[in-house]
Amino acid sequence: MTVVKEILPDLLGGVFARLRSDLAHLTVDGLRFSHVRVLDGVPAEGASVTVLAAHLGMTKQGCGQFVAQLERSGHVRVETARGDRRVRLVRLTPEGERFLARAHAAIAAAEEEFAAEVGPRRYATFRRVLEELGERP
Amino acid sequence: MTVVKEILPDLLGGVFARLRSDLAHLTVDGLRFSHVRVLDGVPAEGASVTVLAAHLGMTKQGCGQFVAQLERSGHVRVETARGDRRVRLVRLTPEGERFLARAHAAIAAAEEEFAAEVGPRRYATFRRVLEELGERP
DNA sequence: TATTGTTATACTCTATAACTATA
DNA sequence: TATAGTTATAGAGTATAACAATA
Repeated sequence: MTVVKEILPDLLGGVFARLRSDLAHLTVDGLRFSHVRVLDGVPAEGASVTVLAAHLGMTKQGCGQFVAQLERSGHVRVETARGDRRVRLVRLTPEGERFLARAHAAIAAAEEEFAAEVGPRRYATFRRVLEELGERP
Repeated sequence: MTVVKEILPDLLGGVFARLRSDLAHLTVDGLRFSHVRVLDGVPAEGASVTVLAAHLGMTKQGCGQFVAQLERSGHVRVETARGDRRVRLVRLTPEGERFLARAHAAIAAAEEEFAAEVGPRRYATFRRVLEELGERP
């Protein structure tokens, strides 16, 4: 399996796949890689599904699906907002915070490995360019 | 829509999304972004579905699906190999080569824009790091 | 028996449309 | 009426399993 990789989309995909496999070990409790992103978007004060969805750049339908899964797995607590009974306020549970902390640590560890591999200076440039290219659109 | 992006997977996803939208205009004839990768993996001498799949890092079932679509759209020509009638040899048609050339040009244009945005030196480092990180796993 | 490529099936992720219940 | 969140549905992409044809 020689896998094509000269082309930019494949290069990005390659690093993403590597990161994904580096983080595979924390995919427990029915939580997958994609749940980290949603959990990471939940602010301490809580947020409605609609606001959370907009913040994450996904539809409220999709977001609601993740929230339902995360509620079932106990990583998020959902309650009806006082004042507006349509709104369901989403907050992290202690379990959710622990999971998120583990995820952040795993990502940080992967990034340290990356930095060691290509050199800290070059990795810093890499990461800054990544940020800058993402800001534009 | 404020979109979270501090975290590495999101940064990679952000650039990927940007590239995807930059390349959206060449998604014609029923061909999508993902087909470029498959077309790009087809060597001039042709390749069997199984070999192509391994080369691309996908299953032969998934690869066969793309090949069927690309054959229907006229971007790939498939013929039974002489000598082994199990093997279906996949080759680019002139139309496939034209499409691929357009895709490569579009990617190159996007990369030039990226380089202009963050500086050619920094972009070169970015790209090299991307390659090096992808080589390892 | 082994291999090529197929069909059948399922799961993740994303998206749109239509609905409900509140406001 | 408008908004929050739901259910229903579909399509892209990927994976495994079982199969037919050929070797």
